[in-house]
Amino acid sequence: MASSSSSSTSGGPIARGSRRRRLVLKLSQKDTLQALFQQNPYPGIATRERLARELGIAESRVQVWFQNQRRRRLKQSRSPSANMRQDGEGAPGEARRKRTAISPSQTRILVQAFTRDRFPGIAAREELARQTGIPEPRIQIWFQNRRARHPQQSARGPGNVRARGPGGASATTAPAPEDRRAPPAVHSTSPPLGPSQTQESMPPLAAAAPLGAPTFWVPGTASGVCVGQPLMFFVIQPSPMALQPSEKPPPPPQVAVPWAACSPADTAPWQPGPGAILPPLQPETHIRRRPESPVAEGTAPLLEPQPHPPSLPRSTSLLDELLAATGILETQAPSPEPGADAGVHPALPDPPSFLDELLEATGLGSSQAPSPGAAADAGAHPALPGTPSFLGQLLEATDIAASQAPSLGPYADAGAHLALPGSPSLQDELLAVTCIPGSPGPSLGSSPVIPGYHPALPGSPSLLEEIMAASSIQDTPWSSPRAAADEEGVEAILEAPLREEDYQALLDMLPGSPGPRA
DNA sequence: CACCTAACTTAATCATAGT
DNA sequence: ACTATGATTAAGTTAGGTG
Repeated sequence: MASSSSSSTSGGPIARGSRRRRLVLKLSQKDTLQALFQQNPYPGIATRERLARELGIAESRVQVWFQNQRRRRLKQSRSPSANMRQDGEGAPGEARRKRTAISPSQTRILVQAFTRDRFPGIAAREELARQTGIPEPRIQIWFQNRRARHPQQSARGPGNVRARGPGGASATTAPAPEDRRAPPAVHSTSPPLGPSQTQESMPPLAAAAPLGAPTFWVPGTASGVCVGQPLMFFVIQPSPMALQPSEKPPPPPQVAVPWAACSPADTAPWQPGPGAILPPLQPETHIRRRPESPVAEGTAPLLEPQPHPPSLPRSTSLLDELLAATGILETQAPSPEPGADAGVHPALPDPPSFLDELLEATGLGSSQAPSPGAAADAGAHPALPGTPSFLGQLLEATDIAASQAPSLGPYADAGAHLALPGSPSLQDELLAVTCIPGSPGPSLGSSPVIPGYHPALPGSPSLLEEIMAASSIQDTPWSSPRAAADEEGVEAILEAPLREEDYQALLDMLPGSPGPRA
């Protein structure tokens, strides 16, 4: 079974798209992960997200780390007989991430992409994420499942199913050797900055953390901005107050209430022993990332012109990044083509412009958009009576995302679930949306300020501390937040790549203008 | 250059939404 | 119950960062 893959692999599927930039975990981050791993090698989504926030990395990265760690552990002790999954087993209550609902229109886009390339690289995935509004990690999973269930689908080419050879998909044509890395020159892609990295998971704001809750520093402004991938939205952060646990009844019971509402008392379900402490949390939010690189996989030129929109010479300077993040660059990019997005759509049978999709999904069109203030409220999700606010709908439909540190931050993810209107999770969505991104990420070496962690909050025990206390692991003198602080500091900015047209259209739809694009 | 390990893949399986 | 499909896991591979 498995063996098969290896050999052919060389052709590597991965080769082309280029992987996501390798994350280098800091010591303190490793310590935290390690500590938690000891307690529960099979953390559920809530724990992973929480951890992700604490560490300032994407939830998906946390998941991968646990996978690798389990493997490592296993390998080391050749005989795992003892423990494998039993331990974590009983985690009733939190386990998996909620199933992500993918709408038909989103599926369409994905399928299209799939036919073009079954092994999209990070850049392509991110691009898809932007287009669909689905978090990149979910897209990655989607492709995995798709490959497994649709061997060769499009291939009409009789004959072979070369499936796995990763190259199978596109490689066929090419000799391969070269594609292995990224395209040669054209966009330098990621190397320089961490381009693609954006945040996936958001660091929720820090408002008031309940006890153990980790606090995050909130980017300067009180208000966070959430940007939707395709659309740019500015959401006003519902002030922390809104989240106040005390009474704010966020109606949605099912919604995971941000830590604020949850009592820390609930501890993690899974756990065994020593008292786990992690409170359940989970505000889910998602953030989308920026249009980063273009890239493309050009491997399948056959199907399409596949315009690599990517060609945008994205400069790697921080400034550029920032601009890009804020959308400034993007929109006014001189480039003849807006490129990025356009690139992908070409293939779509009918250009499902995002806007169209949006409308379709939301089915609304007339509501008057709430003023910003209203938006804010929406954020607080006052109570979804059933009529989702325009903003809500939009957000939901677009799966808004908030992104954070544009430049370098490699983390983030979101637990997003998209849902079509009507779906019960609307509230969830809104909630998620309202969570503003908070913390910044790590990775910039230059800012001495703003630690990703709770640097100095004396009163709030960090997750690690809790764990340590509980498990008595104490190898790391982690008490000093200092370390972590080293680098982080980016402020959160949001980015929002959105096509001019869409943006425009959106504007049109907004309150005052009834007619969506002409 | 070797080693460690993040990132990625397949295959199997569990879980859930929709019928 | 059945089907479709998203999520998770194990096991193996690839490749980036470091010493």
